[in-house]
Amino acid sequence: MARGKVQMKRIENPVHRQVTFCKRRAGLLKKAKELSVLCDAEIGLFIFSAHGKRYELATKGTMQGLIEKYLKSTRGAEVAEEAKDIQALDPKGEINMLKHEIEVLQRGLSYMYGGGAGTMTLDELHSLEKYLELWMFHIRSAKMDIMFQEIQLLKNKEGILQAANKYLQDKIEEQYPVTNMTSTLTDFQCPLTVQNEIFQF
Amino acid sequence: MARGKVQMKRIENPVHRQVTFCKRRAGLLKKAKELSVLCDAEIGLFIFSAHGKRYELATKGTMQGLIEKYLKSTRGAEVAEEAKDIQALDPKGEINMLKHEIEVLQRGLSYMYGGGAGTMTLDELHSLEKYLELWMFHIRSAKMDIMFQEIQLLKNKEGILQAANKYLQDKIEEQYPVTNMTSTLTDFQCPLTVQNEIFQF
DNA sequence: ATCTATTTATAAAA
DNA sequence: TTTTTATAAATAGAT
Repeated sequence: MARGKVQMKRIENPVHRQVTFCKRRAGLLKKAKELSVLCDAEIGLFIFSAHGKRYELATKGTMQGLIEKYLKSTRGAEVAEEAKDIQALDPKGEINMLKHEIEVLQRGLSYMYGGGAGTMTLDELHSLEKYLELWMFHIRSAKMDIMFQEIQLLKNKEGILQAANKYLQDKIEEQYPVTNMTSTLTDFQCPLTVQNEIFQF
Repeated sequence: MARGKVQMKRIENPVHRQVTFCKRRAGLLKKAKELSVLCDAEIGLFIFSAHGKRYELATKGTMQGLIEKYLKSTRGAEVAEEAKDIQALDPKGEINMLKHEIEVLQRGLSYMYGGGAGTMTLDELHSLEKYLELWMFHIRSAKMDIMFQEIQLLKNKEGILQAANKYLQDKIEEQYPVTNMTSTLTDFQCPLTVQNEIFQF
């Protein structure tokens, strides 16, 4: 913007890039703050540098809260789109029903915290149950992913250790060829079976 | 920025405010895009107008994905803070543990909204799963209670209606004793069986 | 980080 | 909203 137009492509010179990142990052955060103040808007902004460092701005409350607001607003949009199809047949009411679903979830949380106040209708309980099932499915998938990763890691370690042991044993046998080592180190067969690990949870 | 300095406070004139919002919003989004391209950064930006309308930019993938990345990057800091609290205020160990439980649940809710961000540890997922199981148990108990009540109600109604039918049939037979009514009303046997109703949920 | 020459962004008006 | 235009801000390149 000064002493030369800017080309809209990645700056290849890493020094220039870093300097520009610094300056423009500051500028962007400033502009965001200004917009929020001048126009009474809520803004969430986060920037990850190429090397993964995080910079952020949340103009109201916490970023966490803004993210929740964002996610809710997204969900609302989805719901509105879905409702469009239905609108042709039923001009009103479907949107409210879907909004209601969200409310059910929120009330359900109170329900759980409160240990079960008897304040929900059968339909509400039914929706909640479906959400819980879906949720649990996600949770369990995530758990499985993590566990499989750990298992892979352990298997790799096992392989490396066994190779090392084999190597050491060979070396020992070279040095003391007469010694009778009836029990070798590599005989410690403790395979890291998947079964025993995976189902303790 | 032109024809007058800008005062860093909310623009009171609503027309001016709206115009400024439009322009600066566009400018901010442009600047964000530029920063991401020039400096190879990932940027998530969302803006809510005073009236709740949402505008957003996600420079890489989806906002969803960026939010996940954000939450993940936050995790480390939170954990460190938690550890600090626990270290400093060890006497209040119980409270911290309970707080932690609540936090797990809250994070889990974000998790559900987000459709499953890969941001929780195995232990956290495990706790969450246990909570969900307990919660679902409560939900199902409540559902069962309600359903049994409804069944009782329906059975009572059935009894009443059958009695009424019997009464009416008797009356008809009194009036037209000669008429041969081979098929009587009370023969419509449609018992409100429990099985068929209870498992449609 | 600080300093300019320029480019951009934008406030006010239409 | 969008365009125009005068001016304030931002910033690229150099130090």
